[in-house]
Amino acid sequence: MKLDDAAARLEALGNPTRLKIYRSLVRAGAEGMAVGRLQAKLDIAASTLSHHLKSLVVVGLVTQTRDGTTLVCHANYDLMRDLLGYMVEECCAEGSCAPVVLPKVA
Amino acid sequence: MKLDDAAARLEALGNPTRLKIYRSLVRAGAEGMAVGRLQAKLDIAASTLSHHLKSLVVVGLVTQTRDGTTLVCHANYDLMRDLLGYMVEECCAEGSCAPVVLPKVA
DNA sequence: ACGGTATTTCCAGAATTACAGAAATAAAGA
DNA sequence: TCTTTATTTCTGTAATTCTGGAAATACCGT
Repeated sequence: MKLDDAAARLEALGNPTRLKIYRSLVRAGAEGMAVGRLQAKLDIAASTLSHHLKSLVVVGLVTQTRDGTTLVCHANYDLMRDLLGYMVEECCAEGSCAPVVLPKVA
Repeated sequence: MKLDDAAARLEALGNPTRLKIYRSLVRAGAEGMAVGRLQAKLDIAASTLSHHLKSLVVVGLVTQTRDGTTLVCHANYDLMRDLLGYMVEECCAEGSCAPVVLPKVA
């Protein structure tokens, strides 16, 4: 992962509302969560939610699948793992801190 | 770590210039790096660097120690570890992804 | 105290972001 | 096709961020 991509993803997560959105999606697991449910759960304007979701989708942290009229959002675990891996690599680039083990995807 | 704190820290890292600054400091290891050397290395205006550094210091990711007229900056490894730990916890809150091992500080 | 180096603060302009109401679009069912 | 539900796009406003030049401050050596 390139530095600029990592920065863009960190920035996307670096907003309380978006971090809450992302957290909700992570906790929703593989089945994901519909935009409408997210809106009800987080109690923010639909347009605001849509913008934030777009930010997360653009950087790849969230994917969406349509199920009829509802759009289901999913956290992209693999990309999150990559991002954490990047941070760890940066952090440990010169043995400056203890090694961190990120598991392979099962 | 609270969600708002995590978001603030992610936001601080979520800018290419600041991520470069942070990476440089991480790679500088325990001895850190002076503001002036950072400026020469990254080739940005002193005032701009100072602003970005302040953002990193405010959220705790960077600490500074004075050595005469020069200010030496250090990456706060412990806090970074905590931040990564927070992300991992969020990510794995409901067993939604494989466990990630973050080492204890030696 | 003075001079020099290191760094920050002040200031301002350009660009971006956050937010939400209103209108537009997408999809499904009657 | 018409209606309803779900979601996005459009639009505008207020606030924030990024940037760097100029001036101010901090510290050291003499």
